[in-house]
Amino acid sequence: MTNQHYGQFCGLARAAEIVGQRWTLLILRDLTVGPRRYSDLVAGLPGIPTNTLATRLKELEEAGVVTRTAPHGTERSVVYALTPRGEELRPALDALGLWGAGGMREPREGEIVTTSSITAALRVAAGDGVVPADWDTTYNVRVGDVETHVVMQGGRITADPGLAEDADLEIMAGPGIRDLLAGTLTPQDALASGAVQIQGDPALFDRFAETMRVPYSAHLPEPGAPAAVSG
Amino acid sequence: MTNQHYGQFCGLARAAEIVGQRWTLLILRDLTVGPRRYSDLVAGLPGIPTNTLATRLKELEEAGVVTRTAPHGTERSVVYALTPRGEELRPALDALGLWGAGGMREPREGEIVTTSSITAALRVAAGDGVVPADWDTTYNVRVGDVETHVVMQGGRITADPGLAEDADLEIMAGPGIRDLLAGTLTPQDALASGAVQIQGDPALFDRFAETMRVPYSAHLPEPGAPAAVSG
DNA sequence: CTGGATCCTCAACGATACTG
DNA sequence: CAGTATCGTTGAGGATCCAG
Repeated sequence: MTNQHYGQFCGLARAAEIVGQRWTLLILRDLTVGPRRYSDLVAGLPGIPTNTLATRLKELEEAGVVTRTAPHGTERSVVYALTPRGEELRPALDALGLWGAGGMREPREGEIVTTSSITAALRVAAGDGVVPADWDTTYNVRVGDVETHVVMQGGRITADPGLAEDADLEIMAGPGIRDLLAGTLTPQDALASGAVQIQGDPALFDRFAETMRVPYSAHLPEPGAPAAVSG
Repeated sequence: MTNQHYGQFCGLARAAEIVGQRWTLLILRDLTVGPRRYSDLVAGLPGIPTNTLATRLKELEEAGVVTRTAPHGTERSVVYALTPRGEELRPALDALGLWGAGGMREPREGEIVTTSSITAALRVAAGDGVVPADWDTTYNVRVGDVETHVVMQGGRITADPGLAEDADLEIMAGPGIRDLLAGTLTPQDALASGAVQIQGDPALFDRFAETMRVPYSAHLPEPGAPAAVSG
């Protein structure tokens, strides 16, 4: 409850006191996808201790970043959501996520993807979210057993959890979809290698691959080769 | 040395494993200002335990974000600097710092400013760093006992630690300079109230205030008023 | 004097069990 | 469903000490 204070009158220090807490960035990521119940958050953050989640939510509420809405009437569940102040964090979360994604090659042993992580990644991959106004396409995207869908319509892209009923193209992939988003795997090679499977018009898949972009960092250290100069 | 792992193949999770460590964001902030010796970092981060700093620097080195350059020849000191991969963090650090700054009103009890925090803030305040090509002005900025300078020249703004010798305008202020950057304090009022003192052409001060911008958040919770809906 | 390493203490985190 | 309680473990905080 008593967050770390850095004792500096500095924007980054103030931000670090909130988002620098363990698990907080991932909690916020899940909430950027949409309002969530306590149990949704537990399910979407494998390994988080329940008391840590409770503490973080209280801290975020106290910081004015998150609202806690108790159920009333027929509702049954407490719902957590970002406040307007919390929404202002999106650009920072996107920038951080993009930076982190730039360093990702293969998943590490045991690493998983969650619905929120894929949805957030697809939103970031959509960039400014603007597409030609005459595009009207819905994609269902399955990565492992995670299900999301992307809609390009009215000049905008949106990504949300769950499948759409009226999808124009079904995309099924593993973590290799990351290479597609990075542009190092062409749509053709992705299909040919079996890294990605589709059901529907391949031209729509090309459009997907051209529109969604999460580049690799151009400056990754060789794994195992220390960047340090020792002497 | 063994960082927290979140077990998710997700950009934000990977980023959080690095920048989510305590003190790491502030270490990186100081390094964005320029290469630093170990003792510089200790001096610029009041309260950081020496072993924590040593551990963080090793982790950052291992992550390919920071280089450690041992002295050779006549040099006397180890120097830490951002790698190209570390430089890529700037947009994320800027976005986070801007968000945090949006929540700052008054300094809290005991909060200080450091040379790096002011320099970083001025760089963020400079936005894209572009100004009319015919501006050629050097400002010395003192906030408390912290000394920095800002140069507008060749269409660009730069901010660096220390004073310039040939400054066109001397600016002396306290933390109230924050209100000037937010635009809630006009240059005239800043001078009239004594919040800021200058030596030199007041028109140059107006230019400074118009060019440098770190806005307040429009969505701050009332201090002490919980954002929660309890029921 | 710089650049740490060591040691100890304590608060925070992690895992599990349990409750309104 | 949404947490709190308990307890073991880890990492941060603080002081001191040591090597080049």
